[in-house]
Amino acid sequence: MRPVHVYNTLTRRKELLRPVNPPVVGVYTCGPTVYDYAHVGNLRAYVFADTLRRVLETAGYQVRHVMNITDVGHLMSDADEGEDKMLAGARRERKTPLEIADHYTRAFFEHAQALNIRRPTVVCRATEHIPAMIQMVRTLLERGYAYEIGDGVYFDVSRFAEYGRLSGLDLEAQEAGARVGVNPEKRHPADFALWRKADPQHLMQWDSPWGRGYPGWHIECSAMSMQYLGDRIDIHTGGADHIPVHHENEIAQSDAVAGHRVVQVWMHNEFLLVDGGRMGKSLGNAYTLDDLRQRGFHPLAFRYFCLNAHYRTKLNFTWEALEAAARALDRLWEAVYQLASCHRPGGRPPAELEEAFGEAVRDDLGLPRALALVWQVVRDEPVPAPVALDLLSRWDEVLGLGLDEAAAGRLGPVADPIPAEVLSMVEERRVARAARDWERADAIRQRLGDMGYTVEDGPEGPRVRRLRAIDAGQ
RNA sequence: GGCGACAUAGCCAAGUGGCAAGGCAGCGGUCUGCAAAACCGCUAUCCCCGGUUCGAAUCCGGGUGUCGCCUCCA
Repeated sequence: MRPVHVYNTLTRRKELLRPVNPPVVGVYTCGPTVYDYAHVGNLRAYVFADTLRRVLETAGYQVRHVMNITDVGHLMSDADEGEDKMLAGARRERKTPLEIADHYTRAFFEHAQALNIRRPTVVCRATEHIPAMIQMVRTLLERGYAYEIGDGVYFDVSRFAEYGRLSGLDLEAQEAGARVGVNPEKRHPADFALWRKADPQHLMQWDSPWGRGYPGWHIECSAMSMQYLGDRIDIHTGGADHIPVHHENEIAQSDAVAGHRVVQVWMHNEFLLVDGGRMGKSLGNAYTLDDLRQRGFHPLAFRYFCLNAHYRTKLNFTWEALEAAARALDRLWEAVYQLASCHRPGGRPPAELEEAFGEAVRDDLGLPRALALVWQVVRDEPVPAPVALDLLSRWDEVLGLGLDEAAAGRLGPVADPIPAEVLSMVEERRVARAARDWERADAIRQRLGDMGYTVEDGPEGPRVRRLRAIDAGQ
């Protein structure tokens, strides 16, 4: 196992990863709330978690990756207010919550797969772990960390001294400036729901010692992460927005039950901005993978786009930037394909190159630096083709950019089927060129260009290809 | 108002004390009927003002600007 350093939000420092049970590394990733399609901001978070897993695996670790599917309890506001998102989704589409959850869960994994995101070792649904959550709430009550009031059971943040450490919040200061809590029975505005009592019409409810109801959103992650990874978890990942509320609450619940720190390292990816500003469903710029596909982008172009920036910096999504990523990836695929068709004798890859790649990715996931090395191998470095191909193939275990597929001609410019109409135009143009009818040949090329295709006249005749990577599945 | 970030070329961005990665776009060249692709080459007073240092994009102070979270949302 090679040493891996990661940035820990809790200590605000880069740390050497020391798993509790090497070579196993337990990683818990906050998964989607399946009430709608994931947008590109969500997807960045999962690409990040996936690259973390891949880096750990190539470093020699055995990763036990657990991801939750939230299908109940996540209210419209993180402050325990509003409607349950699942119910809102169900009402919107006039379906049952279960149908909604199934549909969007399937869509989520389809999109994840298209992005070459490896499926977690364990995928767990909140609604299938209600008893574990109830047990946890019961323990918290028994130990005096929680109290019951009219509409549910709440965690008492005043009982947990470390509350606020992850986000650097000062509870006292918070209280002074806090807006008035909606629920006057709560002892402290930051107290959060562990269990909520439901009225009889509520669609999702379960029996509990506190009457019929449903779990608070945060408890599912504490219950499931500890069920599958034990009470000492190596890494927990999520988006930066979860630091102040969700993860703070998770720490409070889990640590209170375990009696010690449960999660060793907290890793958070920064937000994706759109056109330099916030992305939001209400702003109409919360694009989904299908939106990208409809604009002609291959899903892996988005993965490349994410890899090109460090996960802890804000990434500005613009169509122009995605276009740049798509072109770069397409050229990479083409270059790999060309390398694969060379049969010059090989050799050993320069050790420095290989070492540089490993060091980059094991240093808090330095994927942008790793990508720069990829281009060095492809372009500048005088590495023999078979060596370069071998190197890129192994590096792609981390990158996940489909380079083996590209080498085999199943991705990239050569892979996409060319419409018969286009092929016949190319043939028509070939004849025109043979007759030295340049005017006609150029006119045809112009029309092909308008259709999204380009023709290259090489020694072996014309070659036609589409202008950029598109999703062949569309 | 509270908290937290960031400011590097036209665009997306690496780089946390020692001559400024990479990609996209652009320009020049080789090649081409002309192109394209490919290859070669070119393109940055690192927001401003002070300070620390032999040396700062990198550290410290001040300023300006932008953004995020606190409400949808990873």
